[in-house]
Amino acid sequence: MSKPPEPLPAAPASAPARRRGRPPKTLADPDEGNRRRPLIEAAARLFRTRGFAATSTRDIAAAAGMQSGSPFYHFESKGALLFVVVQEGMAFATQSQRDALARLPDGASPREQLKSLVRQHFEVLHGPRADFIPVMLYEWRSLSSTQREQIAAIKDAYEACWAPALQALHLQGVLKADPGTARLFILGALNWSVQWFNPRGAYSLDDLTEQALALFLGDVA
Amino acid sequence: MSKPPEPLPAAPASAPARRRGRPPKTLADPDEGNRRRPLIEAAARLFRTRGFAATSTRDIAAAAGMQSGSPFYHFESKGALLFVVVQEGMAFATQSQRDALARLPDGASPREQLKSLVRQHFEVLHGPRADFIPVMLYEWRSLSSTQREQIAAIKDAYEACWAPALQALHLQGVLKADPGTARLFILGALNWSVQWFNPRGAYSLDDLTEQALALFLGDVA
DNA sequence: CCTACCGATCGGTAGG
DNA sequence: CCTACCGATCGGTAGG
Repeated sequence: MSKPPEPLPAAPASAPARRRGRPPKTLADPDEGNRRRPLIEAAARLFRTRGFAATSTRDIAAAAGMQSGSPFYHFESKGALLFVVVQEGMAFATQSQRDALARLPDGASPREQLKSLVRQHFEVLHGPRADFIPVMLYEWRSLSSTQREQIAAIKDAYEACWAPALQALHLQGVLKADPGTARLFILGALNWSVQWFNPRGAYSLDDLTEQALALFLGDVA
Repeated sequence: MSKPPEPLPAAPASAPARRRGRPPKTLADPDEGNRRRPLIEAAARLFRTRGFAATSTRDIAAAAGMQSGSPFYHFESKGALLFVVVQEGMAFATQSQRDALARLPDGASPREQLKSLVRQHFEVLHGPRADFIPVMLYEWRSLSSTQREQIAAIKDAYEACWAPALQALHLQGVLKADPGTARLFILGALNWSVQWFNPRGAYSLDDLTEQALALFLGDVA
């Protein structure tokens, strides 16, 4: 799974010689990104499957084809790596949500809005970037308080996008529960699918979406 | 911290792991339980708040007023302590469910059955024994495969008790979703409340139950 | 149940 | 980014 470390005999003359000390912090470094990338991907996968505390930085390094000390050239600490994973997860989720809402026709009904939100949320949880958001969901307590505050702001904005549709459905009389509590229950029901959903099982994400709508809105498929 | 525990020999759930020292005085030593008890309570609380991997056996010992090596007089390993916590959690949940169903009047409607199940599940999640079941929910992956099998059997039985009510509601046309999927979503919605419910907040567990029923059955409070 | 300890492993760093 | 290493901490044990 992990490739043997590349000898790399010639010095990368074009790359800025980043001696020691401070690893780059910005995501937008075109050169560094190439080596940061496998570390982030490996960390996301391992944090998701084993949990943050049970994953060693050596595990991550090995999975990225590096030696044990190398992650600390790119990241200040193990916690910084967690933060980047969670940050990327939220960035992806937010973008996915924006796209989903933009794809909706102009006069889309609240029901169609909710369906679209549910479907894209399942995509975030179980799609190709599925290692990232579940890390946030299940490793929240492993973030420092400073990190938590930053992520909470993004997360609140993400969840706030559900309010209009739920409010409208409540006013229509379709959704009987208080919209705020309904949102918590609905997101919980979806998030929990991380524990049991099998992508190779009988149900597709479209099926799951239909079932969820049927449960929450008394809808028929 | 290290990797999740590899398969451990099945924990001797109720008997102390006494390798040396005094022989057991009696089979059901009432004194023995007194010293195991604070360890189990401390472990449940710490495993819940910090997670299994991030909790050291020294933390547990200190919280129970003991020295660092003492937990291993009572339990074979850290993993055995986790198993006991999860086991006690499931025993409590199962008993709570039995009681709730027994309290129902003879001709209770499926809706009343579901309401009772939801209410007792909230009690298990947020009541006085709330440190135990959430440990199972969120530390499932820290159990060895042997431990998981044993707990899974109990958990499956617990969840199976929801089927009759959901099936009946589906046949009534009140519950439109497939009963099996509905159960997964419903339990997920409830379980996720561990992440956000504040017992000192504005909502009581009765309020939460009403809201949940309203969401799932289109019920009005 | 405590004291004293062990080997393993951890996050992280110095220097190149 | 690797090599070589450090101090801290971990789960667990011997012996009383």
